[in-house]
Amino acid sequence: MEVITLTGVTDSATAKGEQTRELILSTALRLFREQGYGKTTMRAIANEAGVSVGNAYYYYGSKDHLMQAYYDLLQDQHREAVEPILVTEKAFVPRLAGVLRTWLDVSAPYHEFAGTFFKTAADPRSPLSPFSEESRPARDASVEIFRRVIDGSDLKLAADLKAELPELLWLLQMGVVLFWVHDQSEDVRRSRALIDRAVPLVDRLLRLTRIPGVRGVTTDIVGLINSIKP
Amino acid sequence: MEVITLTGVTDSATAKGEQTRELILSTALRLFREQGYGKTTMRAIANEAGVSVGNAYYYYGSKDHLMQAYYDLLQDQHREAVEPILVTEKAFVPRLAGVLRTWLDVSAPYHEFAGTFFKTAADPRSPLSPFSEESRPARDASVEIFRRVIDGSDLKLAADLKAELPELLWLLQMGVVLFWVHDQSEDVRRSRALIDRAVPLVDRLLRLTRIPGVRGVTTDIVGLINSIKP
DNA sequence: CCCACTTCTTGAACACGTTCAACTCTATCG
DNA sequence: CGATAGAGTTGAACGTGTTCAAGAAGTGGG
Repeated sequence: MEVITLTGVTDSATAKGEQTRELILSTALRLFREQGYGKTTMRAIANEAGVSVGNAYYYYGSKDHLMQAYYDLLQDQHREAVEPILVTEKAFVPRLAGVLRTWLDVSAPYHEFAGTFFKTAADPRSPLSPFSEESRPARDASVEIFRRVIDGSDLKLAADLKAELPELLWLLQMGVVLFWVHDQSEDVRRSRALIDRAVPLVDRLLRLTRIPGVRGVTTDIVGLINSIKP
Repeated sequence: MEVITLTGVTDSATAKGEQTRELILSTALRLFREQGYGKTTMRAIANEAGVSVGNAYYYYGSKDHLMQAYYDLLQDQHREAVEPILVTEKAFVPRLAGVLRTWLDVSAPYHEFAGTFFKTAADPRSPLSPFSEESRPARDASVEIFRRVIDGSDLKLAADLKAELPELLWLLQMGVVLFWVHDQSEDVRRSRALIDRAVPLVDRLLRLTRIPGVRGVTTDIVGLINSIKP
């Protein structure tokens, strides 16, 4: 028996299992979206997917792992959605603003749910923590987007700062996400306003680093950031 | 019957209740310290305190509320411990560094436990969130410390920046706490190193704001910060 | 002293995430 | 085909945070 999975890979040995795995995940995500993470029980997921509770745990070690799986999916979507901007746009400001706005767009259906995600992610012991080793691939992929934002733009910077900047922009995105999670305005208007105002400011700040008196401090900040990395 | 409570207030009407409340809290904090937050069950707390589970819930709405109570206690200790520094020290850098280091000292016994605290605090719906309305008094008290750090120092700043700075320094402290929570080095040496390097940098950055070319950006940053406040 | 009234206390019961020993199904080999 | 190992699946059972109806203890007015 051979089945084509969603990822395009065919594997007769695990085909049945993969089908169940995907069924459980998609059911979970639907319920998370429909009634929130907290109100969705593992029993409800299993029920709705037509499997047993234990079966869900056979594929996903915990409820949090289902969230992790969602997060990976979201990140893939973001990477895809951002491609046209990175290809078309040449100026730094619209490139960065576009990438950040796209994050909001992609995550929009999961706004309520995101709070719980953030909660779990903030635990330093959780594999979902953006600083954890387990989430390094996802983080690296995200940082890579910002490296491309910079490299494909008109931005001129000192080498040391340029090397650090992708991670700094990733931190900026974390900040936007933190704000967004708390944002209760209609259509998350305030988060969009934050991006619209913050990005040009970042641009101006970066251009400031070329002023001689500012240069020294910038170097020291870069040094500090390097020193606190694990 | 009249009982003198720990807060020094006497109140015959609620004396008995207050005694139980304090018994439950102190027992909970001891167990949290001894075996961590996660491994401490509400049943264990009730057992150890010699009351029923329901009784613990009569005084503290949830396990998280016990943590909240601990956090308030911690904040009081920090406020007290910081007093000598604010009275003695006059220069900005040692004032700020002292306040931040004192936070590490006060929180040291609860380092393991802090991870869980952070996790809960990160949930925007939690009353423990540092941005929530419920924790406004605690936050205000903390911001007030940084206002005093600035006011009692030799720092000269533009009025608009000076007005915003206490909250910015509070954010800096949040950053230090975030780093500290993840810090696994012995004696949290890396967190101390972070403070030692970051504080002089902050000082230099603030002095930079007097350069004409930088001034405009500073004003805009202050404006942005004001605009994102609820 | 008694009676209503509030405050305080109890422990069984509930819903949830999670575990696990037992079972069924499936593919492969002689 | 039949046997066997592995993958997949089950649902009862456990420990947890939390709730709640019931009752006990304390308080104040008549």
